[in-house]
Amino acid sequence: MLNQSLRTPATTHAPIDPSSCSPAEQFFATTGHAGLIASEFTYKKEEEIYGEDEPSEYVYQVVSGAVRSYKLLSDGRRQIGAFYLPGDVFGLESGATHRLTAEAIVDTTVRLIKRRSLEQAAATDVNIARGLWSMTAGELRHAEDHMLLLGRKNAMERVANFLLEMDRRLAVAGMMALPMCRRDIGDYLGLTLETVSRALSQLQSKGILGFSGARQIELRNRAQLRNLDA
Amino acid sequence: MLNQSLRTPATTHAPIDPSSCSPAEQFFATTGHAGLIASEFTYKKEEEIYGEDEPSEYVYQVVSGAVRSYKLLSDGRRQIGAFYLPGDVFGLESGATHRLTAEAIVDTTVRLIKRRSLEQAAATDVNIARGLWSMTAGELRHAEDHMLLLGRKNAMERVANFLLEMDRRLAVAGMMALPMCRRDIGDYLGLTLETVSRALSQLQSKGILGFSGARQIELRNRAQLRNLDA
DNA sequence: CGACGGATTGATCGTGCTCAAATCATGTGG
DNA sequence: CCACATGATTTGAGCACGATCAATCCGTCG
Repeated sequence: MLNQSLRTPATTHAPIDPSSCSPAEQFFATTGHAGLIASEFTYKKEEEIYGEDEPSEYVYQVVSGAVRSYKLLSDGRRQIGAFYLPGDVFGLESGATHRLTAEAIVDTTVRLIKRRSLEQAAATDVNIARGLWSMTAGELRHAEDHMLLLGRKNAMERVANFLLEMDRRLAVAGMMALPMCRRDIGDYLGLTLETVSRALSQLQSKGILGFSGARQIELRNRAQLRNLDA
Repeated sequence: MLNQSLRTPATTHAPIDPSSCSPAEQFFATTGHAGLIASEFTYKKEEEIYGEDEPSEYVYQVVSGAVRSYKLLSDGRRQIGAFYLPGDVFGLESGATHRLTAEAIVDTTVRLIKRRSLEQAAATDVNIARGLWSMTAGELRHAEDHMLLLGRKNAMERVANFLLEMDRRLAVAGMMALPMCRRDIGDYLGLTLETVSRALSQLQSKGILGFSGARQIELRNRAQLRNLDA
């Protein structure tokens, strides 16, 4: 088990708090009990972690940093399916290959477990098997919500939804330090970066949020934001 | 165990062919070996099978007919996440409740298994547990592909993709008998019914497809259709 | 300090939506 | 069996939202 030095750039986030225990976050804890070895690894900003259709060899948990997971069309159009933040598990596949590409958005440290050893553990330990299933089900829930957003919500509703999601997942003391650029946000929300920027400016002018740097955002009126999110 | 008479309207499809065995289709076969009892039930056209946030009590397999699964916004905007056709399994949840509503599009017969008995079987039989996980993973794969469609494809690409998907899933002798109306297709593709209709007309005028009734479609040039689907 | 990438803002354009009307298909009752 | 009613589909005209193209502005890092 490697113990990496946490080089922490401005956009990187604090390591996982063991006291916050969502199903996904508890997962790697559970695997510990099952005698599974988790090692750590660090990816540079913009580095690919795995590619679409590559064999799935590992399951990952973000320790610090942030990851984007996306699909590309042949002409370069990109749809980001999910962002993974400290504590999140990603790269778990039931089939043999990854179906999206994963990249580090900023310098990112992950804990990782061999997929093979997980499969073996699941074959004997029903709790592990249940954990794998519910983790995939959690990703499906997110995808189902996101289909509604992409298919039926307008630009402001999408951006409001994004802000509330990020607030929930990475707010510290009422502030968010977004690790991703406007283009990433656009590619997550099915919008252009300009439309994202305009929506954010509009929210600022209404006093619903405040900036201290383009990626440091403070939500000043979550209730109003929830109204804007259909 | 109810044994319903199959009243088969024009838009309904033939019952499941036991020789075609996708993972999902094999599933109910597998559960048979595990001593699980599957009963049958028939829903009328437009009838709700389960609602969003209702407790998940059963898992379903379409025997004949067709089902739409969707989410609604408060103002009535609807996003259909998936259509389920003969052989397809739906309503499987890892959590306690359904996250989408399911409705019969036409008169539909389903086979069903108590969720509780499935959970019990999964607790002892690793193969069952594996089956549950891979079924949810299959739904996730579809949702990931659909997010790319909803977020980044234009109207013609979406419609071309839809036609190829339906062709693959329900074509008989080169013909498709679509069970759903244009509004359903629109709500699946994140478009209006008018835009769907215009795209289909355009494909007809190019000779890529032929109609015999608005819902009876013959694909005349699948290669060209694949080109149109980004 | 200068250079570079990221973000904002503006002007214009175009795809798909909205509103509306006509046409077609389906099923029902006389 | 036909006439009609009803809902589904098609088609048209105009509009609006978000995309595109372009020009600053800003922040960060060498």
